[in-house]
Amino acid sequence: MHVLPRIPTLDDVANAAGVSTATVSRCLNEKQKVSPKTLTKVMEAIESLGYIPNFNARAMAAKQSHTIGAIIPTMENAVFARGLQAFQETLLEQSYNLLVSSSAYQPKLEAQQIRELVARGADGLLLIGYERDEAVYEYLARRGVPLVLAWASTPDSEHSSVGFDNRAAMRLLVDKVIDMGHRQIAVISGIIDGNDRAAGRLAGIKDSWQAHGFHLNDLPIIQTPYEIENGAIAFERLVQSEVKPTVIICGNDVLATGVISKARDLGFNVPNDISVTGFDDIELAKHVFPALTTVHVPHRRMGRIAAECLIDLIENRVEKVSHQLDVSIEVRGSLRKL
Amino acid sequence: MHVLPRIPTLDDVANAAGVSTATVSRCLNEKQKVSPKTLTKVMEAIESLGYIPNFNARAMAAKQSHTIGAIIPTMENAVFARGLQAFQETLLEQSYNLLVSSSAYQPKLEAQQIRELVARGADGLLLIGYERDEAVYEYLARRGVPLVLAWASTPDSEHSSVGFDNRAAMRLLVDKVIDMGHRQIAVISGIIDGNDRAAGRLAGIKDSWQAHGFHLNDLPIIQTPYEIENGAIAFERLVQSEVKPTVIICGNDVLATGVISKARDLGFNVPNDISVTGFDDIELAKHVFPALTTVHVPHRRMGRIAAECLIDLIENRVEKVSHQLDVSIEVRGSLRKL
DNA sequence: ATATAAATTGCAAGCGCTTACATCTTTAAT
DNA sequence: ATTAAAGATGTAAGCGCTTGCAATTTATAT
Repeated sequence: MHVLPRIPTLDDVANAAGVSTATVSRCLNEKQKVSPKTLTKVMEAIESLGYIPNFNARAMAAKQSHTIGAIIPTMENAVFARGLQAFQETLLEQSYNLLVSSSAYQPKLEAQQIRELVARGADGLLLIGYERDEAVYEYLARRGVPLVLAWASTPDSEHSSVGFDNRAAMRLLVDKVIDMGHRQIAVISGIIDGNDRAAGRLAGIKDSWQAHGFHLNDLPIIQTPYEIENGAIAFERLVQSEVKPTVIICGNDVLATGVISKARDLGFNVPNDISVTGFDDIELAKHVFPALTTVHVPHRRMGRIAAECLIDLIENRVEKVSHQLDVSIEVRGSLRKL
Repeated sequence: MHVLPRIPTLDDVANAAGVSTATVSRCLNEKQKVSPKTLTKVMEAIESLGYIPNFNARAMAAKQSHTIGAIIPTMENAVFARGLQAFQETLLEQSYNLLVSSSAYQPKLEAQQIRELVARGADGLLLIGYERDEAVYEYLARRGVPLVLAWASTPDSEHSSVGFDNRAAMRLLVDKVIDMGHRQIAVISGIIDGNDRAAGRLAGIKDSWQAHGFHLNDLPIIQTPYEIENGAIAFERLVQSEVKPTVIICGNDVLATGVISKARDLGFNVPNDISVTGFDDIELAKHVFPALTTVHVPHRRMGRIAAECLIDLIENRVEKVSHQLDVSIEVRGSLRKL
């Protein structure tokens, strides 16, 4: 049974130090406006009382929270973890705090969490991808909340973004695959509905396929949520078709991991019997066997730059930013020349 | 350049609906205290103005935030993701919100984040493990913030916990390993300093080892942070020693994955040349090759129960809870009989 | 109809902090 | 020594909401 104990407030500190609350507040926020001796006095009082500023009161009075919200589609795989980590580190350097929620790839949930974060007074928002209801953007604009979209790039978009071109990147990879002699390609894509990154990647595959003179009818495609197990299941279905693919292009490394695992279970040798590629270059990609050929995305750089841009936006140093990062193709053991 | 737009407040709603702010507040929080017709009127006003309550103001006035904080050691691997997901889902069902931070396995950072969450008005806290500075516990007690410790169990502890006995579980696993004929065991543990789960697991290994009449001097142990790459590096060092281990016991599945990967690179056949075991049973464990023998932890159940307990604590339905969950040994391909 | 209890609503005092503005000190310049 | 400028501090008005209490309206019983 916890009772409500008396928690020290700014007033208590002011009394203890023999100054006004305004002065204590200044000691906390604008040290340079306070004489050294008062500062010391106040800091001692704070220390001895164990005072910690009430965040809510602060945000309310100052009308800004020094907090940034991020909503990612999932915490369950490593795709966003690394970038988000860098994002947070950069924010912290500039003494901004980060609040993270995950939307489980559900647009409705994301919209709700956006409102939630705004209600909490987030000074800015990091969102993944650009595809969402226009009403959401309008709402954010009306409230004057700056945002940057990451993990995708929208050069022509009206919103700030820091990311890369999923479509072009995937096209590059498939070009390479075809160059290496593959003619029977099968695709395991993430669910593209409501996911512009997945859609872009799939489009990139089609781009390359058609550019090389092949027909979309000859390109088997399965869409499935980004989970290892789903990659395994999809693979099993694909290899049952009459035309055997020589390579499986996966929408990300997680699906590809499932494919490699199931392929081995079914007696396939990767890459001799069949090649596999992924996307994202998560840490695991190097450690599965055979190591995954994939698209390397500079996650940490993206996170850092996104943070810098968002802060610039919040502090009115810029009006809009668009940062397009380069990705690279990592060719590893899971892809072989035919 | 974002300007500050006029955001509708409770006052605006009250005016629009022709009632007092108190009534609007009641419509939001205690519908049953308001007549149906007023309710409708107010809800319409809210709708048409697009009003969203200011969270900070609410928390400040009500002196409770309906928000729960969780601090996990890392978001970078899947160990906590699943449990946390269940934790959050359960909270949401009872309309509590979750705030998550990650402490990067650094006690100082954790302490800071605890203060941060408390300053934000968290009604309760979920922390991982029990080992931390006594001052932290005192602070929390002084502020009257309920907490539950998870992923570890402390039956004798003065704090509420929901978890399992890392030591006993690991001992069980090693008993099995020894039963299967292994006599040359090497250990790759997580860093035990400041990590009671890692320490417990290591202790469990030693327990079993000694109980079987072996000497600790004959038990090579490497401590390293929980990352795939570190598992690989540690393995490389271990197999250079003169006494070749027949099995590598890893502190978790992530390390074990690194070991399996490096073992293959070095030309070892797992499990014929050497066996490997993990801990946690993350999704990946089934999909590496060979599949990992590991300790299965009921992550989702743990998360759900932790949420329920924490809410009970917050709402004063109980004073203290201790929930010990059962784990099981999953024997898979990475461990072979000698 | 009248008295009384019950259900609604409004009033107004905070919650703990920031900040424009006023006041009082100090420092520097003449 | 005199005065203006600069620096330090205090005063007090909010920020947007909740809630105890009082006032009012409505329902129930006599």
